[in-house]
Amino acid sequence: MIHQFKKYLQEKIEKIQLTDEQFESISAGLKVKKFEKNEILQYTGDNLKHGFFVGKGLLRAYSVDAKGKEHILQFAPENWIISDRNNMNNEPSIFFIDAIEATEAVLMPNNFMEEAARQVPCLHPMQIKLLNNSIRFMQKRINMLLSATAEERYLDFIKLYPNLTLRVPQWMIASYLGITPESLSRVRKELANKHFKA
Amino acid sequence: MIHQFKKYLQEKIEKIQLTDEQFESISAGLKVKKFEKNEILQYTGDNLKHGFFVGKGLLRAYSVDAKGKEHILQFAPENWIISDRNNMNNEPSIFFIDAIEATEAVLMPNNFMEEAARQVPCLHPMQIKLLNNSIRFMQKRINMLLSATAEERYLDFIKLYPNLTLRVPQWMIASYLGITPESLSRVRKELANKHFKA
DNA sequence: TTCATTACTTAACATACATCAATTTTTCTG
DNA sequence: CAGAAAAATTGATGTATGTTAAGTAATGAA
Repeated sequence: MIHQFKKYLQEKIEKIQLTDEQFESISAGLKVKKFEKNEILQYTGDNLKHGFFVGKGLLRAYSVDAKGKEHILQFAPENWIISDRNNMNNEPSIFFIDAIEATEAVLMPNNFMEEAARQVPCLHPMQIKLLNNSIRFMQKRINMLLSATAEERYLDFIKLYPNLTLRVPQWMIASYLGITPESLSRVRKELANKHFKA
Repeated sequence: MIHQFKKYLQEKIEKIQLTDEQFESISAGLKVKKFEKNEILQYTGDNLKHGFFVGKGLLRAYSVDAKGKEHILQFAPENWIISDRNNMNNEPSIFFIDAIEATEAVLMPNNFMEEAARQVPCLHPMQIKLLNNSIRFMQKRINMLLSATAEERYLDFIKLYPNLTLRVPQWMIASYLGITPESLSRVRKELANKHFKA
C-alpha cells in the first residue's frame, strides 16, 4: 500500500527518480488505515490533521446544505487523493468524507508535502503540480456546471470516471451532477433509447 | 505597484516578516505592464509564461464553449492574482483573460513562487496557502452552482465582490452566475421590489 | 427464505429559467 | 451633439428539470 503510494508520487514527478532512501525518509511515519463501508472519516467542522491517499476502495467528499441536501464534491477511487484544504489553515472543514466501499488509505499529514519537499527538494514541483491538477479539475467542473445539460453532464461523468458508473449508487451520481435522481433516471432511459435505435 | 505586491505577499505569510533584502532578491526581475480596456491578455491555446497580480483595474478569465457562449470563471480586481494553471505544465491554456477596465498588473513568471520559495524558504507555506485559497474558492463556487437559485447566486456574488456590482456589466455577472442576462434583470427587479415593500 | 428497507423507475404536474422578440436606456463614436 | 451600437428591460411563450407520488426492483437483516 505504501509502495503504491510511492508509485503514485513517482508518476507525478515524471522524469526525476526518487531513490529508495529518499522515499523512506519522507514516508517514515506514514500510517495506513482501513475504513468500513459507510464509515465517516471526517465531519463538517472537524479539523483533521491529514488527508487520504486511497489505495483500495472508494471515498467521497460531500457537503450538506441548509435544507439538509447533500452535494457531492468529489469521488476518490484508487490512486486519488482526497483532502480538505480548509484544514491546512486550521479552519474547520466544510465537508464530510465517507467511504462508499470498504477502503484502505494512507493518512497524509497536512504538512506531508511541505515536509517532503523540505527533505527532498526535487519534490517541490510535484507538490505544486498536485495542487494545480486539482485546480484544473475544478475549473473544468465549474465550466460544466455553467453550461451543460443533464445529459451532457452524465456523459462527461462517464468519461471522467468510467469504472465508477457501476460502483457508485445512482442517486450519488445525480448529486454530483447537480440534478435529481429522477432526472438522471430519465436521462439514462433516453440514452438507452438512442443507442437502441441507432 | 511592486510595493503593493510586496504588501500583498506580506499579508499572506502573516506573522513572518519579509525583509527588504529578501523581497528585493525575489522581485528583482518583475515587470509591470499596462493594459487597455478590452485588451486580451491571453487567448485559449496560448502558453503564457506568467500570471498576473492586478494592482489597478479589473481582469476576467473566461472560456468559450462549442456554441460560442462565454463562461466567466473569475474576476480579478485589485490585489487578486489571476493565472492559468494549465500553462504551468506547459499545456495550452483553456481560457481567455481580458481587461474589463484599463489595468496595471505585475507579471508573475510561472515559476515565480517556486523560485521565491527556493531563495526564501519561509515563503513556501505562503505558496501553498495561495493555492489552497483558490481551491477553497472554487469549492465554494461548485457548491453554489450545485444548489443555489438565480437569486441566491446573485446575492452571493454581491457579498463576495461588493464593489464589482457597478464595475462589471450585468451580462458578465449573469455569465458568471450561469444564468441569462434577462434572468438577472428579472432577479434584480424582484429584489428591488422586496426592498421597496419592506 | 421472508420481511423491511433502500434504491430505482415511471408518470402527472409544477416551475424556474431560457428563448425570442420588441422597446427603452445607456454608451460609444465621429 | 446626433446617430449608431450595445446593454438592459419587459413581456409572451417554451422547455428542461424539479416535485410529488406511486409502483417495482434490489438489497440487507433476521
